[in-house]
Order: sequence, then C-alpha cells, then structure tokens
Amino acid sequence: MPEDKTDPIARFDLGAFLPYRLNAAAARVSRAFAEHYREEFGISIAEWRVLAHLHHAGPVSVRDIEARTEMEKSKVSRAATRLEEAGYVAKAANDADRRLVQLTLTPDGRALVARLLPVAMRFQAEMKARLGPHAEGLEAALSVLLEARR
Amino acid sequence: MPEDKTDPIARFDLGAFLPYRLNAAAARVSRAFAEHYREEFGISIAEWRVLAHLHHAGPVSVRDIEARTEMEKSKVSRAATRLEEAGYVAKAANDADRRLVQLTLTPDGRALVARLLPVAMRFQAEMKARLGPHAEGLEAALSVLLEARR
DNA sequence: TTGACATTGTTGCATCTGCAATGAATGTTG
DNA sequence: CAACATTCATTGCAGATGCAACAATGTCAA
Repeated sequence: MPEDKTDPIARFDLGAFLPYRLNAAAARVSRAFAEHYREEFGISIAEWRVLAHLHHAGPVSVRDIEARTEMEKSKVSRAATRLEEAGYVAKAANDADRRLVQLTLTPDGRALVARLLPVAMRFQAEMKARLGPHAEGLEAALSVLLEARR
Repeated sequence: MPEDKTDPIARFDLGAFLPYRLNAAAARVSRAFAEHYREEFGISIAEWRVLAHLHHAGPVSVRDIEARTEMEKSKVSRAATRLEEAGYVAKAANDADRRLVQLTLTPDGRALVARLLPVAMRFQAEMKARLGPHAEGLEAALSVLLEARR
C-alpha cells in the first residue's frame, strides 16, 4: 500500500502501465473478433492466421508462416494439421527441398476464406470508426513497436 | 492466392490487419517485459499483476482483482495461491463476508514489489522513448479501446 | 424462518502454449 | 566422399488457460 503519494513508485498504478494497457486492449479486441467467427466458422485465431496468410501469399511452408505471422512453428504446425483434417488445407512435399511442407488452400479452404475475409474487413472498419482520429496514431505506434529488432 | 489486385478482399494482407498488428505488438512488448523479471524474480505475468494491484489498492479480494486487471477469476485465484506458497501474499477470511478472501502483501511481498516496480517503470520509460511522438497517440487509442466494456 | 436464488473462490477438465528433443533432409567442410 | 552441422516440421511434455461445475456463504421475498 503506497504511503508517499508523491513517490512515483508508491503511486504506481497498473491501470496506467503502458504494457498492461496494450495487452488488455489487444486481448479485448482479439476476443471480440474471435466471437465473430469462432462459432460460425469453427476455427481458432491461429487457424485464421494461417488461412489469411495462405490466401495472401499462396502455397508456402510452415517456416514461411512462422516468419510472417509471429507464431511459433509448433503452433503453425498444429494449426495446419487441424486445417488439413477439416479439409481446408492440403499438405504436399516440396520437390526441391523435401524438408519443406507446402501448404495450399483447398477449394473448401478458398470458399471459407471468401466468407471469412469480409467479416474481418468489416470488423477492422468498425474498429477504425470507433477509434476515429486516433486510428492513425495507433497505426504509427504499432509500426514502431513491430519494427525489426530483437 | 489473390487474382484481382484491385479487390480489397483479394489483396487482404494479414500484416496490415489492425487486430493482428495490435496483438503482435502486445505479444512482443509482453515478452520483452517478462524477460526483465521472469528469471530474476521468478514470477509470471499474472502474478506480477496481482502484486502490482495489491501494492496500489491494499488488501483486496479475488473478485476485486478480477474486476480491475482483466483476468479470469481462476487465473487470479491460481496466481494468488502461487504467491502465497512463495510467501509474498497472505490470504485471510473477511469477517464481514466469509465468501471473500482478503489478499495482503507480506513483508517479503512488499520487498519484492519494491524491487519490481523500478524495473517496470524503467521499462515503460524506455518504451515511451522508443515511441517518441507516437506515445501520446497510442495512449489515446488504448483509452478508446479500453473504454466502457462491450 | 425458510427456501429459492445470487455471489465468491476453488478445482476438474479439455485444450492451448512454448520449449526442447527428435527424425528426416540438406548443407558444409576437410 | 565421409563426417559433422544446420534446417525444417513434428511431437512429447510440463505448465498455463478458459470454462463450467461445485461448495460455501450471503441475500431476500414470502
């Protein structure tokens, strides 16, 4: 319990702590977004990311998705397996390098993505509308935080 | 794979999708912050949040922490149990309502928080320095997203 | 007072997660 | 070419997570 109200450490408030606020906001948005498709389409966030990346980049390997979606390779691998079992994704060996697994959208997968993306874009539009003039500032800040470095 | 490069759905890029970017940035920041204390202090993010809230608000119940830290009550309960086992927190029954568990920092807990908070504040300061002029915009946007629940 | 209903915190359970170990394939070096 | 190192994807495992069920306690109207 803080005693000295002028001491910045004593008055530390988790609710004003930037890393906490960033996480709380991300969790809320993520949760709200998941509600838009979890029940209707039956896929998880990890699976949604894999589908979206396959839609955007075409057939790629697990490694590629790992590199471009901030997901652990085991997470990608498991998401891909579930998507394969659901019939949305096909796995094939790469002839040039047989360590690689080529992931491809099946026709069912393309159909799913075609229904999924409008929902995503509408959600993003609503989010930006809610942010109003702050949307730009958020994008800029996220760009800084996501800059290459580590 | 998108065919029509002018169709916003066809050209959808996960890397430009705001909810994804928000989550990726939050995950990075969270991870970087956790590295600052996980090994040195041996506590998790959930435990850190409970400690910080106890420091700020004094003795409170699990329900209070649940309401103010965006954590499930089971998560709070388990974090509190671990902190109690580690000697940082004491649990006591509330005489007025015996369903409530009063959580209190022990002397060891206060000592831990005293070492933890400077690390947190320094981390936040570095984060804001990195954001530069975008820090303000980020704070404003987070305030909108964290506004009255939905 | 009683009895239905609500609240609080814990726990069981299924699932998810990250990390490390593994096996298979490829690359590299002498 | 042989031996070793590296890369890729999967899997085992321990721990974390969310949800629902639960027991204990409290509230309130009849």
